[in-house]
Amino acid sequence: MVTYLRRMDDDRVFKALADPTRRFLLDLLFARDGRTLSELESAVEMTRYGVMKHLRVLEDAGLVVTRRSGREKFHFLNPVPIREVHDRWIDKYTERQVTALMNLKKELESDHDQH
Amino acid sequence: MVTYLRRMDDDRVFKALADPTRRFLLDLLFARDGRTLSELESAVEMTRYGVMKHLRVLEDAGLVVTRRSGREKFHFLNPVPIREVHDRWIDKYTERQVTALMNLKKELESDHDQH
DNA sequence: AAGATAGGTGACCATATGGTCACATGTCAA
DNA sequence: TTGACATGTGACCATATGGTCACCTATCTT
Repeated sequence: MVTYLRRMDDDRVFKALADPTRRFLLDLLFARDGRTLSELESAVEMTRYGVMKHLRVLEDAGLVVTRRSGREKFHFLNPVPIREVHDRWIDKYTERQVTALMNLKKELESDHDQH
Repeated sequence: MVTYLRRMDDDRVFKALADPTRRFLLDLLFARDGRTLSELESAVEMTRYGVMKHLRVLEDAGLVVTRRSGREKFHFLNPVPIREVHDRWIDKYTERQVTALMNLKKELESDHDQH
């Protein structure tokens, strides 16, 4: 349907990052890796089930990887997807920042048309 | 409620980037600035109203700025919010040991390449 | 003035999303 | 082996989101 959606992985990563709770969970794991679900649950005002769903989304996006040991499941941060999205999507917007901004200011200030 | 949501602007930017159509619109504006709604509409398989809603979201997030001239409205890309999100959020995840991690990932995924 | 063009608004609908609960499985510790 | 602990599943609900439509205003052209 949407032919311009070429990278489903990108979409999963962007959608995973769209929720503030999930970004906060990533922040927690960034501060310290290898936390269990229970530990993460205690850091958020939300039931265990909500946290589970969020962790599932993060895991599907590849942003979090897990390791099971006994009855516990440890969660680790995986920055690779963010890095990849950054490299092939965000970089191009930030690299020409200065030039684009200067052009934009010129556009807004003068009534010069671009055509 | 969510005390860890300190930056509403971040949230708006992330949510704006979460939709593939909106990312495509940004790509269009990245390729060439100053397009009208009608021009953007013709590039997407969607009615004008859907495009309007998406542009509104992008504008609220600060990712797109507009200039009205007569009956036309021109849309310009503003990379500053992406730059800010990148600087204060993505950088910390990517700068750490990403290179080593990516190498490790490649080693794990294709150990036949190694020895 | 009349018609075409560009854009805007509010209602509306289907689906996606965030979150909870009852219940269930597997694991550790005494 | 009993009970507490850690995690998992499916149903369920309220709201957010993506998208369309009828209708509307403003501007340009002839």
